[in-house]
Amino acid sequence: MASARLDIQPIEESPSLKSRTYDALKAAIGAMKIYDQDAELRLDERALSLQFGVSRTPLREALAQLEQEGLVRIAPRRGIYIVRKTKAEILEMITVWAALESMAARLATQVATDADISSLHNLVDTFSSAALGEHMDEYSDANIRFHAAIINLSGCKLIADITNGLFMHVRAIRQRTIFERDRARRSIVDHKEIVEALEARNAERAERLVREHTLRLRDHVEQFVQLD
Amino acid sequence: MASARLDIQPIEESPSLKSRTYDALKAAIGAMKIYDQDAELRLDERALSLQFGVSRTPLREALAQLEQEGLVRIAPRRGIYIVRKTKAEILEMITVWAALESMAARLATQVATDADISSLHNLVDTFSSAALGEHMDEYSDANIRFHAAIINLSGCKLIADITNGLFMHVRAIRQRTIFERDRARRSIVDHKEIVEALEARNAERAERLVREHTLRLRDHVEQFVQLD
DNA sequence: ATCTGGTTTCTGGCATACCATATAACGAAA
DNA sequence: TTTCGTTATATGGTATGCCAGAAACCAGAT
Repeated sequence: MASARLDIQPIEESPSLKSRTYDALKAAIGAMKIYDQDAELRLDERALSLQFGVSRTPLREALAQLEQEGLVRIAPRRGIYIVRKTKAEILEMITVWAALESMAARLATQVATDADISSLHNLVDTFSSAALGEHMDEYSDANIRFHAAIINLSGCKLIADITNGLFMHVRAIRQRTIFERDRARRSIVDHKEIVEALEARNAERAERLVREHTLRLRDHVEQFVQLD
Repeated sequence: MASARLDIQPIEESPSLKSRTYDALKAAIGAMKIYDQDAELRLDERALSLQFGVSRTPLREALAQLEQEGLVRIAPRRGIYIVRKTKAEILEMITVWAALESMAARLATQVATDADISSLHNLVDTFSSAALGEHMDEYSDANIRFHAAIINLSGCKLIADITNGLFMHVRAIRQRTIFERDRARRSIVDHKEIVEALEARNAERAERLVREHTLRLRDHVEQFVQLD
């Protein structure tokens, strides 16, 4: 609506080339099937700087950040490589995830509003009825959103940040995860129980359910996913 | 001892200026009392590059990494500043710490050897007898080593990495933490109970004790530490 | 054909110069 | 003295060029 006064918005300062390059690279790596046999893991600074239309300096700073984040490895005068996580590392990530999300569930029982908790039903019920065998992708997305929602309910920004970082890596092996029908069905039951525990404000139970749920995923990956 | 053959050692490649600058900067920031009133939080690229005897390029890459790690904030054409964490952020860090270390305790009950767990006694008993009032610094160090030891016992490298990163920030406010005698005494009792639970391979109890122990620290900081 | 030493090329590390903008310093007008 | 427009300076952002080491290539010797 119009106003008699100037409605001033703060000028959003345009992100630097460095940060934009960083985002673009991260997205590109995220979209890549790095665990495919024929995946090209080698990156070339000069080629990338041409493709992005940016000089090597901001590109290198972006790469340095990605290296610290563990997405690439920079070998001096050897090359820059996208890192493939080992299975052990993936398992550790899922373990950390379990620790953080279970703490998030605990926090959620203390700080989330009833309305917020109720909104979780939308994410669970959608797929209780859906034909599971055919919508594994959608199920997978809803699954992720459910877990992200719990983390948000905790109100702990740091937990959200860390798990987001982990997700980047874990997502890459999602395509390799065998989502059998039984696992998906079990998962939905778990989710329902988690919501119930949250609604009952039962911190211990919510924490335990979330932890066990995620640790089951870890065991499943350990047993059935082959990476190398 | 001498040998008839050349005993060749692999040449360790010298760390890049970037990584050395990174380490030096991180150490310098860590050693700084950044929460003091008169702390100089502003950094100057050119001045630093002179002090380190390095050009701006590797220095900037080091700074970019520190920025992503949350230690500094780079404001384009404004300056580079060491960040002071807010109290809320510190509390979140301690919460995450609690989540991770309690998971570490759980893992430790599953994977640590009896000998490893027994070695924790050294870290606990040292200070049961010590005069608490006078050796707060030593107590604090032993305290930290105890918690680090539990995390190591879990065998989870990722938990160790993340908590190390958190420690960097939390350490800065340690000097502001009031370690009353009673808290220290209580802490030692907690530690003993934790070791007992680990020895009994009681995952649930070990996890709970560690979590509650660390969350008590969080509540203590929330109540008694003033940052701004 | 294979091995060996040299040479060329490729690639990341680093230094430097320049740019754009935020901030400070300044000075003239009110 | 205060205000406001101008100029100067400071500071991070970016581009570019050179360097050193690693890998690939090549030619001559065996």
